[in-house]
Amino acid sequence: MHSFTEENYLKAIYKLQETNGEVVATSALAQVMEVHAPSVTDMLKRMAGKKLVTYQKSKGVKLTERGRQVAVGIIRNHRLWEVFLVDKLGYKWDEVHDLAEQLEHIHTEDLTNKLDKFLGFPKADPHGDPIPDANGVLPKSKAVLLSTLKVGEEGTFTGVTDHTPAFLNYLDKAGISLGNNIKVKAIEEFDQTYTIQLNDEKDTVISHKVANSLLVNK
Amino acid sequence: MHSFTEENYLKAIYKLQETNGEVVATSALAQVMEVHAPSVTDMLKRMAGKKLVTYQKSKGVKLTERGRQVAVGIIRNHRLWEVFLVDKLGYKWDEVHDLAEQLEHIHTEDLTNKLDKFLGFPKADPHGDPIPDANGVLPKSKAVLLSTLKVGEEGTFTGVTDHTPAFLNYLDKAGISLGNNIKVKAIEEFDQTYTIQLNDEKDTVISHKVANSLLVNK
DNA sequence: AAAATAAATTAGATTACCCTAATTTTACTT
DNA sequence: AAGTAAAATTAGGGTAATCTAATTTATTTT
Repeated sequence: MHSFTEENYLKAIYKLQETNGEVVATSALAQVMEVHAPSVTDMLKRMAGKKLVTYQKSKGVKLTERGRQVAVGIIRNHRLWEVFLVDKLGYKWDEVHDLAEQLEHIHTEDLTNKLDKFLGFPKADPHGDPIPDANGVLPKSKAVLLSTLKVGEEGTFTGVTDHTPAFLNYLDKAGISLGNNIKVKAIEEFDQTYTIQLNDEKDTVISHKVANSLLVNK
Repeated sequence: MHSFTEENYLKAIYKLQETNGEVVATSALAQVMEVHAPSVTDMLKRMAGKKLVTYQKSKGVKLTERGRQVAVGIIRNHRLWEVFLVDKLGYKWDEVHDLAEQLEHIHTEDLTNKLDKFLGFPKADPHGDPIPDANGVLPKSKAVLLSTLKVGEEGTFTGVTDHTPAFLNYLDKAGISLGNNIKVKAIEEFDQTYTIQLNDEKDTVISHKVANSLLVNK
């Protein structure tokens, strides 16, 4: 139906809209898509022709409702495939992104729903990112960054904002896993290093950079 | 690594070599690929440049060893995904071809092997077609067409030569499934209609066309 | 508000894959 | 062996997605 490229643009626009506001700039898209600006302008014209986005010369893009539907469908598919790769095939959470990036483009409504059922209707992917339901509804998360907690507060580790293998690997090594209870024991004033307690057991020291990439539910 | 298109050409050439002999004609490929002859000539030149095929102007194509490896790898992947779709997701055997046709192009050695393991190292896909092993070795089948059996002979139904949904559906309706024992009770001389017995139970009458599309192991 | 900087667009090419029409090569008949 | 039919190739184009270089539009600074 849509080309892989189109679908990747839709996904990129969707994500940029989520994080940076309603209107997405050509340059932002170019960076995310790893292409040069004129390629983006070109593509946006084609996609506007297909009513996937509304595009005004030099004014940025927005997804149309149809564009949003497609984007969310792909994100749903991506996250379901990630669950498959980890839960069924035994991949580690830092290895699945690139494969899911390809599998996400193989989607008929039927396949996605059958996969969803097979996986037991998971609510989140292996990184804790929520999986949109069959109607394209993405549950609003009330998770906050660990770095916003004060000493003495605690929460359940439910997601990451940094998805790089390097970071995920670090968490593995540090023994920090999704579902862990994290309690802030101390915050070093000088450099905002956090001392946290995992599952009421051992204390661990993490940098501010790390605390700023962990999502917790209070 | 290789484009979907290239992979589809490789697969088509491989299959044509299997059934029609070592050298494949441009026109045959054009028909299978559903493109016009000049497109094939064009593509073959590019593929020859990449050492996937050996191509001599107006003399047809052959796969190189590398080309054969890639082709068999894709067939392996295709058939494994078909098993996944039927065994795990609950698709019927007449529904999986087109989806597998897309999934087959998502293949890293690692993914394919993990999938293989997850599925329990199946020997054949849902239509009975053998699955090449990780080294690209395809077990030689000794199955024969049911239409070559004489009255009184029998065998196990292990595969089809017609993979169309229409035919597969017909078999479902007629209650003929892979693994069934089929015994030839009678062959009508006039039109070669076969009367067969399934699993030593009920007798069924099938046309010569059908008998000619069923593979059995004597 | 004018000048300077940054962002976006147009212009003109390139590559992979496909097309139609015209031509050449191969194969088949007589 | 010549003539015809069939198969394959060349020639010339088209579209999607990309690029670089040049130009225009928008934003920021003075």
